[in-house]
Amino acid sequence: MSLRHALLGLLSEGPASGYDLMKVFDASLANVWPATQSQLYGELGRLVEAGLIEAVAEGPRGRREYELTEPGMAELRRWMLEVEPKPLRRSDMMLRVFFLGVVDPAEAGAYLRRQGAAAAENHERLSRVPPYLGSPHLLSAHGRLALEWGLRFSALQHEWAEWAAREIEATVSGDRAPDAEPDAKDPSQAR
Amino acid sequence: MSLRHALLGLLSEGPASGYDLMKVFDASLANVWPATQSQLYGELGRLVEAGLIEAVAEGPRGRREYELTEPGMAELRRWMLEVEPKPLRRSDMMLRVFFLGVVDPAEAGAYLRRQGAAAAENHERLSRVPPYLGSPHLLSAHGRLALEWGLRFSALQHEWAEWAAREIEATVSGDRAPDAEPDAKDPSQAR
DNA sequence: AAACTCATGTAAAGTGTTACATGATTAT
DNA sequence: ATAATCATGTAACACTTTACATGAGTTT
Repeated sequence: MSLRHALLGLLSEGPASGYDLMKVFDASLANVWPATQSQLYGELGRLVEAGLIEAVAEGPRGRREYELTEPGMAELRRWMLEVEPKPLRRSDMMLRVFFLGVVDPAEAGAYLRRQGAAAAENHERLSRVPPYLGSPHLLSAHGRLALEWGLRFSALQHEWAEWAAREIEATVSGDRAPDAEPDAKDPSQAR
Repeated sequence: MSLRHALLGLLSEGPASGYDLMKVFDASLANVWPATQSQLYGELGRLVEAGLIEAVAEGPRGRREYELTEPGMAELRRWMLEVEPKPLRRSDMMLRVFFLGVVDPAEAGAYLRRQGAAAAENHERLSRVPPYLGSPHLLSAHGRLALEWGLRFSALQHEWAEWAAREIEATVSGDRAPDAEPDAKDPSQAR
């Protein structure tokens, strides 16, 4: 039910239409919680039924603006503070890592380096996002924190993939079994 | 369709029953691709229909052991090398970060520190996993790489959460706007 | 005998993705 | 006029989660 709360969160900054929300979604939240147009309009309907938002204006072409209601704001706060986020971690990419043994080591290494390069590109892309997207809205203020997370995460992915590729190459060259201990530069043991 | 390939991958190490697979799942893959029992048995049926696996033995109480077929192995390889993994990134926890402005700063800080503590615990838990779980199977050999990823990731989450909490506390104390530049220890700009 | 583990399955509800469909208004 | 953008919706399918159901063998 997180899409629901994502919408409540966006509406907490002010009234907006489904169309508006979709744009904001793509520009910011999509990085941590992708959603499609179908899903969004459907959920808006359900939120109205539940009394958590209200249509407050009609615009040009069937446009409807919604606003957060009191119960909607209460629900948003409750979700923020009382519902513990579940660490959903589903990664297509990491799943493949478990099965790297079914392809030959050269291909496995290539796979890892390809993922590393993709992470580096992602890091590049994020580093071009300006720190303040506009006026000091809630979204941009705290979005900064999320952006920093994205930067750290993509850097991690890049470094890990390069490390893993080296591990595999070391194994195949046969001159040593890869260390159970990660290498010296490895930050994972910090703290 | 990744559950399908997760099962093919597990069966590439040798025959197993649904029950066996479930246990291995929980012990390893669940960290990157959780699945339930219902899902697993359902998918096994579909894999048999598709000819990617075969039942090769019947055991005590309705137990059926499955084995990977040739086409199954081919499909697994194809998926590994030709299907680009999509970076699915859905985080309940990061979604909340965008809306930290709707609760008061003290609560926001507490939230972040709580998440940081959870990450630290997770790091602890992972660091107790022995590097080689058993004989040098494919899973344990490459699972090592996945484990290292988990260690780095949990360390990152911990550090980020602490950093973010400090940022929020700095904002509320009002003596400075939080830097657009992350602090000196921040590793996200490395490389 | 009771409790536990092994072992498989079904059903319903919720959530997410893809594709299609439609029409109004604005800009070129 | 044509194209682009605004704006909403439906339908079908795929996937995930939760709960329930059942029975065979094993251990205490």
